[in-house]
Amino acid sequence: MSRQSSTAPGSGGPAGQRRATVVDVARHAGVSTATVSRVMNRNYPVAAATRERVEAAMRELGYVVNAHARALAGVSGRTVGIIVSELIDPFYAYIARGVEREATDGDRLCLVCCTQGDPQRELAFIELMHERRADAVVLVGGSVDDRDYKVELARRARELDAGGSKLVLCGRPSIGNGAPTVGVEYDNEGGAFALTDHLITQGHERILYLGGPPGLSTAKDRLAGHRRALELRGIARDPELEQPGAFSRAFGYRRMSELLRQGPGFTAVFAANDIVAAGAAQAMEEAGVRVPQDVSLVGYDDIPVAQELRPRLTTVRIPLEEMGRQAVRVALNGGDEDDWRAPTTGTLRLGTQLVVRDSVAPPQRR
Amino acid sequence: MSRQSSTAPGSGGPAGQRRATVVDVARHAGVSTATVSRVMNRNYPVAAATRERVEAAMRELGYVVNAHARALAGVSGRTVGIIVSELIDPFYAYIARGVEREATDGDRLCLVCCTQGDPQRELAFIELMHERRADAVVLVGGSVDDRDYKVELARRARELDAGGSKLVLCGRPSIGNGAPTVGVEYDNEGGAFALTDHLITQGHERILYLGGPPGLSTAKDRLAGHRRALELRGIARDPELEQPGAFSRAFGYRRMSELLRQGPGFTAVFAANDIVAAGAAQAMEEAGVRVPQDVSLVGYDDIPVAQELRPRLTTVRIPLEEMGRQAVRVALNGGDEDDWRAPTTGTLRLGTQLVVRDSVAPPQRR
DNA sequence: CTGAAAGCGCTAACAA
DNA sequence: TTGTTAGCGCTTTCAG
Repeated sequence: MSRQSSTAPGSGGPAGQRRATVVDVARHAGVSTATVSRVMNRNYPVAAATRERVEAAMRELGYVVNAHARALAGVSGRTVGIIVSELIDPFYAYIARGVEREATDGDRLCLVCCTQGDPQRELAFIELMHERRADAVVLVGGSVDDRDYKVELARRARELDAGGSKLVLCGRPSIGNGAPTVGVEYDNEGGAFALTDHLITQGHERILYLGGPPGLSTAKDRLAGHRRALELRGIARDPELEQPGAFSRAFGYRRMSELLRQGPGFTAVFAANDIVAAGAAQAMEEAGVRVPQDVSLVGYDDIPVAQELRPRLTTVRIPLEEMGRQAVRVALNGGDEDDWRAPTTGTLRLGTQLVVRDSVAPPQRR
Repeated sequence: MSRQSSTAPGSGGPAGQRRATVVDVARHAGVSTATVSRVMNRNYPVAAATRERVEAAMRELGYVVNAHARALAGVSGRTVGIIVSELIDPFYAYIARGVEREATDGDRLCLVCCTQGDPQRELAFIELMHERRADAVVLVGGSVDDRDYKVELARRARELDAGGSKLVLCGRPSIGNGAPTVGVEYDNEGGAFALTDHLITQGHERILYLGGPPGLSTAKDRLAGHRRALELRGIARDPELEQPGAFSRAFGYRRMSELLRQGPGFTAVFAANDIVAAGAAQAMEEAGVRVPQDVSLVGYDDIPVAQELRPRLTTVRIPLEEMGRQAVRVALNGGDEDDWRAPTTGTLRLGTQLVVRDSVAPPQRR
């Protein structure tokens, strides 16, 4: 033994042990480092006997290749980054799952960050992922429409692109300025339109729109779809019936409670997402307002809670997991190889689907 | 060709542009690479004027430091790995959130993988994270009690430890063999005991235990707690009343439906987790069995769905997020610095808490 | 306060 | 089939 005096490598001594390197393995097996590299990467012919000796050496030394060194030497880091606002929110979790699965299928690992809704953190995380040379960085969920923010974002997109990576906008509008991004969207406005149209078809005209941060693209599109449906049917818009707010259960509960207390001027509620709907449902329950007999209720997203609520919630399904998968596909095809004719800056658009359950009924006749 | 001739860096041309490096920045600013490094790391005095010139150069060149090179040069990669079975399962999602937040607070990024319950993938992911030199690898949730698997796991733990990283067992028993791991557990058995005891106190004696893969440590501990409570109260165990199975809503629904069809021989149900409880609740609803008047129901975990069910579910709360946070703390204190006297191989144990809601009532008198 | 130079561990020509 | 060697981009002594 030539290095380290005592304790065999891998013996679990105090932290900071020098790890075995290719050089150690090579020496131990009596070959060159190139050969070691070759047996690891199985991308070059190596005599069976040699291979075995090398593998034995690796095992004995507890050798684990250093991904940093490998990446530095020119091999892709095989990493994709994903940035969401909250991991425990099913909307994001399902998209994250899609990203993770697609990444794994492509033999990559996933770097995950939560912004908790803070655009500044988002920018910082993009930077961090770029430093790690992620093959793609997926930005998930609605975004704010801030001028400076978009400029910063565009800069990051350009830097990433210059290095051969891609910024992927998943479920949010593209930032103009010819920023080199790719995107995966879903028909958010259309889903909202379908929902309100469904309500109107059932006879509702006084529809409360509840929740959704007015600054968030996701919420804006939903409200837009709602309004368009109203308009198309010739129903006048009543500002009192538009109550934007957080995408949270607490908001749905609180605002709905207030509204109910001052006498409801509506026969149906369009909650900006299922979580808000859950809160609203509880408020109605406590106020003795029956769904759907007294008031109809719809949500958006079709996350699992929609099926637990009673009555089961009518809502709009988004192909969440599929969006996540496509996000990494579109990024990896567009940026790296050009085997496929891929629209390097294309935006994929997936459909949404109205899911009718039990929370809507015609308005009560008076 | 050695350089790439045209197109300024950051111009967003076709992928594969050569990125700016410290050398480029140094040249551009008329300083040495050492100086560039110094201004980046702000860990060494640099003249204000010089600093500004360097920063300007970095900005103009769209320079983004290469984390791989940095890591290779001896700086920590600032990464923690987390391996869960499913990201969309709230049990895991909350723990993951804790890990992510603690990592972020410590200025680290999170590598996330989903095993989908496959131990082989788990081992493979540990390896990949080790290759990336993660500061810690957190293994979340129950594990199977397989001999070979544990041997493999122990080996990984040793390799990781030899390199100064730590394998963290979060919510699962330690693997013996003196494997150098750290752990964070919760009082799983105790929570189950409390639940069953609560049921017994209400007068129940025929309690159905439903769900939980019999091979999974998590499930085993819960069943053990349940049995202990029964025993303590002198209630005979009836094998018919132990119905293990998947940790899934579908299982809870299906098995409960079957059991109800053949006439329930129980007055209460202990679902191995809240998800199973949700399925069971639906089965009872469809069979016209009222909760809690006809049959009482309890779950485990206290994930959000517990509050959406009607009646609200009595269950056991686990400090999920806190476990995640502690997981990275315990790993990072034990392995790296020895400022604190940290039990390098310690296992932290957190408490659980009975949460009484509306799904339990005394059994119906006959 | 700044520069020169020696690696960190691995891969990929290029030789043999 | 195998070995030699030149980097990849950054940090960090050690000298100015």
